Amino acid sequence: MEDNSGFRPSAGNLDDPPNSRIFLVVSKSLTEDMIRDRFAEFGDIQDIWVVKDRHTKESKGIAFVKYAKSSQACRAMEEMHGRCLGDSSKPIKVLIAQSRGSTSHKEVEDEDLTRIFVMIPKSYTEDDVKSKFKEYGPVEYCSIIKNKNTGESKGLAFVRFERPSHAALAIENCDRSFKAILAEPRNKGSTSESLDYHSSSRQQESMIHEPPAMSMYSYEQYDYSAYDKVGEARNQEGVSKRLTVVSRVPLVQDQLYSLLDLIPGLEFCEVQRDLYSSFSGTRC
DNA sequence: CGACGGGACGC
DNA sequence: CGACGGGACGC
Repeated sequence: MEDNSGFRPSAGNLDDPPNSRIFLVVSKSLTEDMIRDRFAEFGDIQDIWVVKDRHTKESKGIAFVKYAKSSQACRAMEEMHGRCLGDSSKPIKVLIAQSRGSTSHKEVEDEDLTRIFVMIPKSYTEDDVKSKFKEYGPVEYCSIIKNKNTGESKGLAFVRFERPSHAALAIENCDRSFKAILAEPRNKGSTSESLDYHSSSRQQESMIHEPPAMSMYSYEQYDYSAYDKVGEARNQEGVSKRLTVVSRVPLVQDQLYSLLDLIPGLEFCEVQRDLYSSFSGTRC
């Protein structure tokens, strides 16, 4: 007895299983065949759809690729995000697509894709949990939910992986008795989204001195190895989520985005002028 | 008789 | 800054 939330039957598998579809931002000249050539190696592609202008039939530079499994979609994202495809020197973006019914086009963040929620025997320690799940990929941490008073396990645990594809592999392949699912983000449902981005102290901001102008676009060496560091970054709860960039060249908003919008989870950028140095600052 | 199904994090 | 077609048949 499923109502499919108003989806038409033929659209029903686009979000099944969850997070098995990727959203691409690519060059307008990239064809469906070129996409298939580069993305088939990550898994069973069920559908490729290059979005085109209804009238001119020109590609809008965005596309969707549906895989059979979430782990395949996640690995395609991890391997292909930031690469240059086709004739364009502009790096492509690869994100997990929002489900079709979603009104928000806010990006799905790695944070939401790397933590799983499992049921475990009450006798398990955190190390026991880790030893069960590390076969799917490096485990950042495990935490068991315990009775606050007695300290006894409630038989529930969170496991945080470093990469979305590893969390997906765990969900797909671990023993069914674990009943593994993706964990809901802890701050789910809070309407006050933009927390204290503005109150973080000035000293916590990292300062990046202007790199050579071209280095921002030397993406050939960008291999998504940021995944190797997300763990330690996330463990510092007090860390600022703001990045300040200093540029000798005056930048306008659009230019700022084109330089920085590859950053996963980027929420906003704004330009600040520094009256004393005539540098332009950037707050993300 | 005899063991299924359940499930959320100290702000 | 970049988000949703084509085709279809069980109740």
